[in-house]
This record gives sequence, C-alpha cells and structure tokens, in this order.
Amino acid sequence: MERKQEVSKAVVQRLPRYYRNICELKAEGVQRISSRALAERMGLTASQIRQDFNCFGGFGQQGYGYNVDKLQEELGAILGLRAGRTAVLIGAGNLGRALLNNFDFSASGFKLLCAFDANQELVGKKFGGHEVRSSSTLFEFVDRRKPDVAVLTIPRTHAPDLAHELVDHGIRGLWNFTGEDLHLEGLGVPVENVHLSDSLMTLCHLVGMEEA
Amino acid sequence: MERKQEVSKAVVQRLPRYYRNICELKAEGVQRISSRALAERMGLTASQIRQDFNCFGGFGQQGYGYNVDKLQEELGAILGLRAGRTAVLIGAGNLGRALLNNFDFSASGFKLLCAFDANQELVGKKFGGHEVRSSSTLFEFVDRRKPDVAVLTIPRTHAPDLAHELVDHGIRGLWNFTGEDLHLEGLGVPVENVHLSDSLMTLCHLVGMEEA
DNA sequence: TAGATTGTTAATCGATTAACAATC
DNA sequence: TAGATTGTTAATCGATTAACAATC
Repeated sequence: MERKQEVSKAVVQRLPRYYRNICELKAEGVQRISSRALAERMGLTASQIRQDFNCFGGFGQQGYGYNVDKLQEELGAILGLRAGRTAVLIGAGNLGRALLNNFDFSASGFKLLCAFDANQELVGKKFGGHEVRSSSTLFEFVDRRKPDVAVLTIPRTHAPDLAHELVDHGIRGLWNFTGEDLHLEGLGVPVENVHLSDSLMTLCHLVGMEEA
Repeated sequence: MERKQEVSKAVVQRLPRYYRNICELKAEGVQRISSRALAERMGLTASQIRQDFNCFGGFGQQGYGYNVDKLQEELGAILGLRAGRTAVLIGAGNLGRALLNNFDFSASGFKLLCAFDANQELVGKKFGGHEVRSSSTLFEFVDRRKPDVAVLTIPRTHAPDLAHELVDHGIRGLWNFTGEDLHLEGLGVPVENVHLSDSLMTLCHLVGMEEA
C-alpha cells in the first residue's frame, strides 16, 4: 500500500480531488475512464494524470484506461481512508456545531468520537449525534482513547498552548480552524490550517481582476 | 493600483497569507521588517518574498526593509479589500448560520447585505446581525442591489442551476461551500470552491505518512 | 491483428533560489 | 562613509507537457 518513492507535494494536494471525482464517476455509473476523459472533466492534462497515478505504481491498463472501482480503492488506500482513524472536536461554538451537525467525517477517513467545550450549558448535549463533554475531561479522554487527530474550533488565543498540550498527550494531527497558523511539522505532527478568510480574500482579488 | 504584468497564480495564492502576517505584525507593534525576518516568520525564503512583492512594483527601501503600514496598505489595495464589495449569503442552514454568526466578512473586503433561505421559519430572523429573507425575493434583490458575490451554503444538488441564474442576474463571483465544483471562469466569474473534506483527507494522508 | 491507451522517458516550461550591483 | 537590505538578473530546481514505445 505504501510506495517507496517520495511523492511531491503538488501530487499529494491533488489526491483528494481525484478521489472526489472518481467517487462522482462511480455514482454516475461509469465503470472505466481514460486519462484523457478524466483530464477533460477535471481541467487537467491526460499526461499529468498518468504521471500522478504512476507515482503510486500505476493502476491502469493499456488500451483500456482506468477501472473506476479499482481507482477508488487505490486512491482511498493511499489517502488512508480505510485506516479507521479517530478524532475529537474541541470547541462546540457555532463553527464547531456546524461541523458536528453537517460534516461527514467518515467520508474523509475519520470517526468522530465526541466533542469538548468549556461551557457547562453545552456539556451533555448532542449535535449530529456527537456528545459534548466537559473540557476538564479532555486530556484524560485523550490519554485513554488515543484519538489520532483533534479538530480545533476554539478561540484563536487558546490555540498554540492547547496544540502543544495535545501533542504531549499523543495527538498526531490537527485540523485547525482557529485562524492561528500552527506549525508542528517539526514535531512530526501534520497540521491543516484552514483559513476561510484567505479564500474569500482571493475571491475579492479575482473579482477585481476581472473588471480590469 | 493595478499593475500591467500578469502575476503568476502561485504569487496570488500567497497574497492573503502575506496580508495576514503583516496585520499580525502591525498588531504586535512592529513598524518595519526585512524580507529576511518575514521569511523566517512565514517559513519562506527572503528571495521569494522580494520577488513576490516586486511583481507589484516593489514597496521596500534598500538598507531599511519594508514599512509595515505601507505594506499593509499596498497588499490591501492589491487584494481589493478597500473596494467596498458586497455579498449575499444563500442558505441559512447550519453552515450558513455559522458564517453569519462568526465570520468577519469585512476583514476579507466584503459587506454582507443579508441572507436568503427557503425555510419560512428562518425568514425574518437575524444571525450575527444579518437578516434572513425569503428565497422567493432573491433575484429581485440581486437585480436591485447588485451584490458583487454570492456565498453558496445550500444543498449541493441546487448549486449548478442556481449559480448560472445568479450569473444571469449579474453576480460577479461565488464563494461556494456546496461541495459541487463550480467552474464559471469561462463566463468571467471567479469561483472559490471550498472543500473542507479535501483538507481533512489531506490530513488523513499526512498522518499516515508520518507513521511510515 | 488493429486500435486504443497506458507507462515512462525526454523536452519544456515556470517557479524558486542564489548572487550581486544599486542605493538608502 | 559603512552597513544593511532591497530590486533584479542569472542559475537552479521542480513540475508539467509532449512524445512514443510497450502492451492490453
């Protein structure tokens, strides 16, 4: 499942998009697809797609193309979606609750164990089927259940300290919505810093460019 | 304000991050910074920063560095944050309400005019100071008030049709949370497709890589 | 077999880094 | 003036594209 070669960052960033498109194709009932057709659909070149897939050994067949089922399985395996990873969410404010209620964690390879919040009025409530527990029990829970990653939907100022404490307690990845840029890669802990404002600023810029 | 040269996509994608870091420096009371110091802070090279800023004419001074105030103003102008753009949000479900309640649209250059939802129970309510109006009045509103962009927080299936209708009514950009990839660049309408699941899948992959 | 399409190597392109003269 | 640091050109590096032989 794991390939030897170091895979470039550019390729890794395209993997979720490949996976998403393959899932869509499957839902549409498509059973096989050529690099050419997939390229057209995704706005890439056929060459790039073949190069990308071949970083992982290549799972196509000459004269036929790529089998959609196989592609989905391989990409899923590469992304580690079947690894049965677990997560906790910290901070059940508006954004936290929006994720609890709406976001399909399992589609991205995670089982969400529960949420934590300091507000006692939220403790014991459930959102999207996920229980909110008291923050005071967080580290005891992490020590015992050993979730792989933590979703940070707490206020920004608390982020750096909490992140380090979580790493000390064995957390192996962070999905960080706090707005604070966290970098724990040096500790071997990957972080996905989500900056919605960056996305909206880019849109602001692009809208301005169009009228030029 | 607008520069002649075509600026590469890689540079444009870094602009919001530059702006964010400059704002932080200003908040910390820093008045000037060298490309070297900024590079260290952001995990880039000094060379890259100078190259990037020089795409827009260069706003530093030899022997001194970059003035933080000036940098903030210039980057803000390039991003178009002072252009007074307006937005409407469509779909006041969980995610829509999370944005209404928490997200600072003005920090990204937009004034959010109001929200729309088909659910009559939400119509008339306010979230984060933003009124929810009936979907049936959406196009009349867009025709009259001419918002620059629409924030799509509706169910995925409705996205493509609504997007095209909005463009017909003069919408000039989309911030798209529906999960459906929208591409209207051919019509001169930039779209920012936000895929939170891509981000979490990437994290899943990276966590797996660390243990290899 | 003939046609299609991959896997893979070579060529091109673009982005990053290094170096240094200009200048504050 | 001397020191610092930019703006800018040249060198390197990496990623994308093109081409084609391998093969289903």
